[in-house]
Amino acid sequence: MKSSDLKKAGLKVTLPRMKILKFLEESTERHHSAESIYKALSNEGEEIGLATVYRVLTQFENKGLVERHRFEGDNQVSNQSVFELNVKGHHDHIVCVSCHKVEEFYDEMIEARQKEVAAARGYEVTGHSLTLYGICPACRKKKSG
Amino acid sequence: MKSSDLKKAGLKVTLPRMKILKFLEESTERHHSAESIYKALSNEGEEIGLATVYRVLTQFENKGLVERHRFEGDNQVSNQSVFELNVKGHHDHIVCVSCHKVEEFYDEMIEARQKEVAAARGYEVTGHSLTLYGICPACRKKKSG
DNA sequence: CTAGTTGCAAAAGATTTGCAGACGT
DNA sequence: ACGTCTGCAAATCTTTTGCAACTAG
Repeated sequence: MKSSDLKKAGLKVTLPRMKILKFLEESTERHHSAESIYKALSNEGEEIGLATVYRVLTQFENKGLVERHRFEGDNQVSNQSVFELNVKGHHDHIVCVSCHKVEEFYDEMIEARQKEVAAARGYEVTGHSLTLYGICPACRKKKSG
Repeated sequence: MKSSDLKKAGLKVTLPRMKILKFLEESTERHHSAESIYKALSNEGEEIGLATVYRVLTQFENKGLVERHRFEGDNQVSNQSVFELNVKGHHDHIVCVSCHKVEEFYDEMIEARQKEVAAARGYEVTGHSLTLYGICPACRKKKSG
């Protein structure tokens, strides 16, 4: 992602915005809460306020640069939103309820079927969110082992 | 729903719990926020605190009597959880981004495909949440009319 | 220059919790 | 009577906002 992307989105190219974008791109994890981004940047010595992180992420979301998700825990609701860079096309998520790892997937059949379901009820679809919750292979091994 | 259901769930049959259950059953709308339940009961002259409504709903959720959902608005995240009585079997939701009406649906093909997707990645599924967002027939008419 | 941005602190909104009194069994 | 539950107020957590200072173009 380059500074031109920010300009294109109608946002000034500022240090905090660049740092946040850079972090989202270079992190191995694709999903981060505002707070985890804030802390990570703080640890790198960046002086970026938490409020700015929220503001920037919200702006990015509105410009379509990032997506916001509200995942749930096992039965417990996690209160923090998580954000991911919107580089790939649309996809859904599988969240491990044990280690909270997030995987992505895309399934043409499910996508198509969703459209049919909505159309059958006369809805004009604007979006959808599908999240599977389960125990990932690694955690299953841990439990049984 | 009868008081025996509360007992069965290991909860004392108290006035607030009964009132809240009764409200959820008798309302034409199936989805309510804690606050809307609180206000509705207040209007009926019930002296039930908001904290109690939250506590009771959380207990009900843990006992499987109700389900909690976190829907999003158009692009905006709605901060309030909504609760619904868990009488029917599993189902997913279509939310109108314009009038916020909630419809339910169940699609065997989507359900099956989700299991396959998870299985293919070695996950043991514990749950899932699928919500479609769109504009309902009534709102579409309003816009075009 | 000047409109858009930032940091801080304070505010706001949703939900939870401590505690003393009230209630169900 | 006893343990559970409730109401209130205060606390907590996440996110937003006001405002004065700063900065990119």
